[in-house]
This record gives sequence, C-alpha cells and structure tokens, in this order.
Amino acid sequence: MQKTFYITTTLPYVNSDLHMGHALEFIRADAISRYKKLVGFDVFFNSGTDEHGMKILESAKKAGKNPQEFVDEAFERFKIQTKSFGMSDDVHFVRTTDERHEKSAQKFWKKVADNGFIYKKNYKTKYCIGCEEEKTDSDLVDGKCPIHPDRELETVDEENYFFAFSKFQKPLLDFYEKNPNLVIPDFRYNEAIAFVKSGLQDFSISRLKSKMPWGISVPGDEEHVEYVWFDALTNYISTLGWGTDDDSNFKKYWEGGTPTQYCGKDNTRFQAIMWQAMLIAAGIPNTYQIVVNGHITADGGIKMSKSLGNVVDPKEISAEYGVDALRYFLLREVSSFEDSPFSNERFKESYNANLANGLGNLVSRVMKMAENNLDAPVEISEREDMSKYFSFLDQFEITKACDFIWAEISEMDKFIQNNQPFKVVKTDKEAGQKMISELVVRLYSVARMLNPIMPETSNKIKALIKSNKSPEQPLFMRKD
RNA sequence: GCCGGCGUAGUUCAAUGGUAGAACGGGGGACUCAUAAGCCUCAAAAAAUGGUUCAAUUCCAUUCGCCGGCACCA
Repeated sequence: MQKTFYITTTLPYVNSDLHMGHALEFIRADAISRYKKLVGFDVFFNSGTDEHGMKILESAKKAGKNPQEFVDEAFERFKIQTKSFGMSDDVHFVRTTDERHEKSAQKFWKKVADNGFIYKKNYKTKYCIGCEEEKTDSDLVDGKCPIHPDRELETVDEENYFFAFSKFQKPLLDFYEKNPNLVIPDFRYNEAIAFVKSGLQDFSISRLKSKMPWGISVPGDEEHVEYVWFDALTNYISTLGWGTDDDSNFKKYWEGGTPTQYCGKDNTRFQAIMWQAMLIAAGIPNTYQIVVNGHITADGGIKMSKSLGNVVDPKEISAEYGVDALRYFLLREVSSFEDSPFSNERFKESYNANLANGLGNLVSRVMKMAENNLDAPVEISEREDMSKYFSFLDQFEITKACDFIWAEISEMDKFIQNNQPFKVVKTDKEAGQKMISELVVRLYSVARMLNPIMPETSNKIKALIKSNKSPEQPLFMRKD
C-alpha cells in the first residue's frame, strides 16, 4: 500500500489579511507537501480558516454584517490570497464554521469530558469597559489597561468549563521524553519543555453564549459556546473526518502516517503543548512532528509595522515578480528556523542575482544551444539519484535544499565557460552535441529538484526540454 | 527579575583550539552560447576587557548591545 503523509498549516484567524508570515508558513508546508508527493507519498495537505470568537463578531458588527456573511466573504478573500502563494490545487481547506468541523469539535469535547478532563467552575477575569474586552494579566500595565488607564477594571465572574490541563504535566513530559524530535528546531522544543516543567494551570475553555454567541455550542449545555482556541485546534483532525460517520481519512492519514504541523514561533505553545495535551485527553495519537518557523522582520531585524511603513505584502510581491519568485525568496533566503529580514530591496537583489542572472539565464543559454545544435529533444530518464537533495527536505532544511540546487546551477555555468560547447560544436559537431545533451540532462534534473520549490518554473523548464526549445520570453526578466 | 541564545566583511549567513569561508553588493580583467547575463580576479570582518593555553574568533569570566521563553495572545 502507498505510504501516506499528512501536513497542515495553522489556521489564520480570518479577521485580517494574510501577511508575509502566513505566506512563509503556507509556502513551506506546500513545498514539503509537494516533495512528499514527488517521492511517492499519498499526501493530505490541510489548511483553512479560524472563524469563531469575539473579534470576528465585532468585526462583523462594524462591517454591518451578520457573522456568517462576514466569514463567508472573508473565506473567499482568503482563498484568493493563498492562490498568490502558489498553493497546490489539492489542498483541503477546513473552516471552523463547517458543519463537519462543528460536529467533530463537539465530539472531541464530549470525549475529553467523558474521560474526566472537563469541569465547571467560576472564572474570574478583568474587563475593561473602554475596550469592551477581557484583559489578561499580561495585557495590563501596573494593573491597569494601558489604553484606558483612568478607568477601573471590572471583574467578570462567571461559570465556565475548564480543561484539566494541570493533569497533563507528567503525560506530556513522558511523551516528550519518548519523542525527542517532536518539535523542530530543538531550541523551540526546549522552550516548550521548560514551560511544561514550570507547571500547568487549568484553562477556561468556554464562554457564556449570552455574551459571546459566535461559537460552537458546548455539547449538552446550550448556555455555553466553546472558547475559540479549543474549537480551532480540533481542525487538524476534523478535516480528516475524525468523530464523523466517515473517519477513513483520519485512520489513513493521521493514525497511518506521520502527522506533521507547521506553525510560527508565536504558536509553539498551542501546537506543542496544549494541542498535544488535548489529544492525550481524548485518547488520540499525538502529532508526529511540529516545525516552527521564525518571524519575518523588516530590515535590521525590526518588526514590520504599518506605522513604520516597512510592511511588505506578499500579494504585491507575487503580483510584481510572480508566484515562484515569492516562493523562492521565502524558501531560500529566509532562514528555515530563525527570524529573517524581508524588504523590497533585498528581494530585488536576490531576484536579479539568483533568478534572472542565475536560473533564468542558464535555461536560456542551455536551451538556445540545444535548439540550434540538436536535431531532436534529449531523451530523459527520471531515475537518477537525488537522495542528497531529499535528505535536506526530510529535515525541513529547505534553505539547504535550495543551496544544493543553486550550487548545481553555478557548476553548470562554470562548465559552459570552461568547455565552451558553443565553440566546440562548430569544429567537432559530435563532441559539441554530446556536451550540450549532457547539459540538458543536468538542467532537467534541476527542474525536477525545483518541483517542490518553484512548481511553475519546474514545469516550464521540463516543457522546454521536451520540445527542445529555448524560452521565447526570459523566465525571469531582470529588474532595474 | 529568572532561564536560554546571539554579537564574524557594506549586507545576509558559514566553519574552526593553530592561514576565518561563501553569497549578494563594490573595483578590475579576458571572453561571447545566454537576460550587458556568465567566467576569472581584487578589496573587505571576529562588540569590549580580562583569564586558561605554546596557541583563542572558537573555552571560561565580566561589561556593553540585540533577540527569544517565562500561560488564556485562536
């Protein structure tokens, strides 16, 4: 039977547009998904939108829409935006307002409750009337709302459901012990373990429907809805039909594979700790691996922010330079695990150096020689060994995998310079043709390796080779 | 405050107890198949102080600077 592979992104809160960090996460997961397909896995790639909660309710109200209408429109925008990232066509989008997800999430709640890990108790929190929202201790400055320091904070005291998170300290630590590669990179794993070691407190996981109706009803209690994060995290298995009549995908891809999750570093706690505890609580196998990305910063490692005017929108990059160029930068120039800077200047420099002058120019020079000097397209065998390249991807070292490809590009340029097939072919046709054919074979292998990284470009190069044509337009036009 | 990490050419990153590598950017050169691309070549770096050592960029300590983690942020 074909081996299966499951991979997921986190679900962006559908309230706002996708930013560069989302592009990074989505494109990384997409690249890994394509790589697994390339090496023969049956892949289930999950992504989608988180659509419940107070903030969405408020945004909908502001826009004068009912929340369902609001999230429906937002989801359409989301889908269009992911197109500009070059996501695979077969990605499964889950929405937390899907009926299927709601059923699954309720079933999950019930399971955790049946296992004795959900209970009711009073929940006290502080509420700022100025902001009209609950405040946590970390929101407060000197015990006051930083936005409305003159107003007294109200204490909210209501009955809520709680998740018995504290009972999972030992189970989690045991699980971590047995799975030393759960979280990549290791320094993020260390942070998560340190957090669990410092002690866990139970969490409130519901809200009173009378105050916040936009959520999934708590099974057996119509007065409450599930608090967003408890609901949202279950998407990773609801998308596979867990807890529904047809859970064959869950069995096939989650239980039968190595479920892998991508997330940003701000999300480590949710994915590596809470979600894992929830899975244990429900008696469901844990995630196999969690890959944590760094953040995209502006030049100088500072935060991107509207007020500083240094925000770079992935949609705009994609529109100006093409989807594959955006993918290239995020997969090669952005560190696989650490924070990395992104600016228009950096992007353009890298684009010109590596895509226009590097890859694009090489395709033109090789294929021009082939077109002019070979009588027929070169026969290609797809059997050659690419294990070294693949081994980087197995470790999610995507930048190193790209370095490997570009090292080959550079080798080919040097080969042409040193051996001058364009000259040889004039004096010794056979020898020249042989060299050119070899170059075409090597170019094809570059195209194969590019498949997960730059799928469109990969296909274009393969098509040129199969028809023995040079590109009519440069693959990547130089930008000045 | 506590814990962890980092500080290397203009920039982004490597490696290493014994001559510090690369890429981009900058200077120069020969060539021409190619997108004035490619190739060759030159200049250019270890935050500071002290210690261990025959030898420290690497190990240790201190100072300075930066970053991350320290729970309801979905």
